[in-house]
Formats: sequence, C-alpha cells, structure tokens
Amino acid sequence: MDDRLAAERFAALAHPTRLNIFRRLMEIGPEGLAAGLLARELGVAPNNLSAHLNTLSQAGLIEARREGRSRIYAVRIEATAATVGFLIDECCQGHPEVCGVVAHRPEPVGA
Amino acid sequence: MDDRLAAERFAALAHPTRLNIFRRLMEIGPEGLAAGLLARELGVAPNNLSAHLNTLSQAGLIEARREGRSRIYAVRIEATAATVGFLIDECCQGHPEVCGVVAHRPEPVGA
DNA sequence: ACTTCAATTCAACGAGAGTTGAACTGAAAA
DNA sequence: TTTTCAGTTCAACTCTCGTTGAATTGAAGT
Repeated sequence: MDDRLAAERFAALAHPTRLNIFRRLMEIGPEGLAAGLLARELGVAPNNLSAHLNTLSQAGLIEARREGRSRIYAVRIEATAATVGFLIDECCQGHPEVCGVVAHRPEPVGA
Repeated sequence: MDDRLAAERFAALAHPTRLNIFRRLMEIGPEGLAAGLLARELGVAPNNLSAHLNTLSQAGLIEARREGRSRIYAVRIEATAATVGFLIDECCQGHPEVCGVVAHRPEPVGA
C-alpha cells in the first residue's frame, strides 16, 4: 500500500462519526447493516451519514450492496487488514513490540 | 483512549508528508532528529515542516526538546502504541486475526 | 400510474487545513 | 553588542471538509 492510500484511509477514520460507523460495521461483520438503520442507531441525519459512508467507501474501507430498497454497507476486511498492517509495518518499523504488537501477519507455523 | 483523541491522531497521520515525518522519527527512535535535518531530508520548506510537526505534537504522537539552537523531535512511543492498540481493539473487534494481528497488549499501564 | 419509503445528490454555507513568503524569537558566534 | 543560524509564527490565500435543507433517484406497494 502506498502512502497516499494509507493517508486517505487514515483520513477516512479521522472523524468520530466515521469511527463509530466503522466500529459498528466491524462488529456486525460481512452481513452488514442498512444505511437507515445505521443512521437511527448512531443518531445521524441520513444525508449526513450518506456523505460519511461515501468517504469510507471511497477509501475502500467499506462497500455497499442493494437489498430491496435498502442499501447495505459492510466492512472490507482485506482493506482493513492492509491498513492495520501498514501502520504496524511502516510506523513501528524496527520496534513492533514497542507499539504493543506481539505478532502480526501470522505465518503457517508461527505465533 | 476516547474517539476524539483517536480521530485526532488518525488525522495527524492522514497526510503523506506527516506520514513520512512520523516514519523517519520512528526509524531513528528516541534520540530524535533536528527539525532542519528533517526538512532537508524530506525536501520540505522549514515553515511548512514546522506546521506539520506542530500537528503531530498537538496529537501527542511526537515531542520536542531543545538542544543548542536546534529543536529535536522524537516519537512518543506510548502514544503510538496506544493508537495502534485502539485501531486493533476498536476496529478489529471480535476479529483480530482477520486484521492480520495475532496478539497485542491493550494499553500500557502508565499511559 | 400513483404513492410511499429508502437513500443519495445537490447547493449553499461556515469552518478548518495546507501552503507560501515575510517577519519574528532564541541561541550561539564574532 | 551585533551578526548569523535554527525554527517558529504571522498574514493571506486557496481548497477541502462537514453540515443543513431541499430536491432527486430507485424500488416496492396500492
């Protein structure tokens, strides 16, 4: 992952509301959640939420699918894993243990 | 760590130049690097760099000390660890292995 | 077709980020 | 003390972000 993409993803997470959205979607997993439901759960105006969902989608952290007249949003796990991996690789470079990480990107035998 | 602080730290990392600064400082470790040296290494105007260093300081990710007429910047390890920990806890909630992380320690006791 | 519900898009606004060049502070050297 | 070097701060500008209300698209139900 290049710096520009990483920066875009950090920016996507750099907002309390979007952090809440992302957390909730991570919680619920691949089945995802309808936009309207999210809006009610988080107490955010639908159009406002839509904008935030768009930011997260643009960054590749979540994706949407249609289901009836709802739009279901779900987290993109690989992208999330890549982002966490980037932070660990690039930012804890040489000191992974110092960043609180014991192990990451498990090898077949490892951990 | 609360959402607002986490968001502020992600925002601090959400810029290619600041990502480079942070990476370089992480590389060099606690001894740190003079602002001017960083500016030359990264090819950034001193005043511009100063602004970015300020953003990172404000977010608590780095700190400065005087040394002669230079100002030395160094990474704040505990804060970095807490930020990585937050991302793992909050964003990989329930699926840490899915984010490529095998194990981590939540947050240092002292910070 | 018409209505209703779900969600997005649009236009407009205010607020904050990022960059630049010029002026400034603070510490060392002459 | 005056000069010089290291960095920061300031003012101005542009650009983007976040939020709001109104209008719009898209899919069901009647």
